[in-house]
Amino acid sequence: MTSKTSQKKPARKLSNFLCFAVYSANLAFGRAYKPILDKIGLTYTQYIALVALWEEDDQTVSSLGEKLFLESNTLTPILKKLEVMGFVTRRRAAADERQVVVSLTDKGKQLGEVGIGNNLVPATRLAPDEFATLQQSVVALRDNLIESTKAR
Amino acid sequence: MTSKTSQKKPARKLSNFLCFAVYSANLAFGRAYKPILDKIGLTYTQYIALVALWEEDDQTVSSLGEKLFLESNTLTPILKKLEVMGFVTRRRAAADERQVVVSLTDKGKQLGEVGIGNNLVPATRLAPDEFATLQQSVVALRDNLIESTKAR
DNA sequence: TCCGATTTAATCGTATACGATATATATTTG
DNA sequence: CAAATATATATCGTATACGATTAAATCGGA
Repeated sequence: MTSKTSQKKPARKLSNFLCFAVYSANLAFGRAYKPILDKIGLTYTQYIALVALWEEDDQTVSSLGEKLFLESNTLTPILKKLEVMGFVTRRRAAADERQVVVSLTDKGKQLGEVGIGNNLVPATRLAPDEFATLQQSVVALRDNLIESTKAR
Repeated sequence: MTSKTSQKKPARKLSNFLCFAVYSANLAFGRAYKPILDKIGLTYTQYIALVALWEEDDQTVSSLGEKLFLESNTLTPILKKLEVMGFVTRRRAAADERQVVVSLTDKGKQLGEVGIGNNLVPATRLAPDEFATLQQSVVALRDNLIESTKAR
């Protein structure tokens, strides 16, 4: 093989990967939320699903999936667990029996109202304006990625 | 503050959650990388582990774990798969038989040099300076979360 | 109207994450 | 030096993610 003067490739350092920054930040969020969510017996994804329902009740699985960027293969087991825990109900829609409507129970609503509130936010140690700016940037990144992935 | 007489709590909208932005951006990255990594038969985490090894070869499991924010319970199965695929070797360190040193094979090194290079980066559609700024912000967020979780 | 195509959830298999635990080796201590 | 302790990795059980497939319901066009 041709050996050039410098065989070394430009260092693809992990620390320069945006994808790794996001990946590891997501792990860090999961670990930060864990002790808080453990107290109410929810996993992170279960909690996210409830947040979506607190924002809008009585959603179909696919509607929830669009908001959470998940599909039924991931959502169905999670929603079944939330049902067993008594936070939601799942019933086929009368108008279209293919759809399953997920609704909050009183217990589920209560959890959203009084359960955890504001103390369920790990310390990001960011100033409010930094927080908002970063939030928007990450959302824009996500949407760019989805768009460019779709466009293939 | 436009507090109405209604008893509705301040909407905890999913779209305002930084954690959800990061979570969904991470999913989006995974989906953007998938078609690229499928071509070389690697999963996302396997690829990340190789990046860490291309940056520094012959690392112990715990050294890799510190860089990837993972522990042996997650890393060991991944490294075993990379070993089966012929990209790395795993051997006990002579000086300390508790440690396992992970090293790139020629095949693993080659993959880092010629395999994928620059085309293994999904389109974030961010300008270089935006990219760098966001990268640093997300890393700072991650480190803040880790620090504040540790200080529980 | 009828039947194939489409849509919606669910199921299955594989691959992470991760807490708890197990095991082997190394280090510290009495 | 031997026993207790600590460390490094591996194993196990549970919970996501997700591609592929399945099953049931609905839609649509000849």
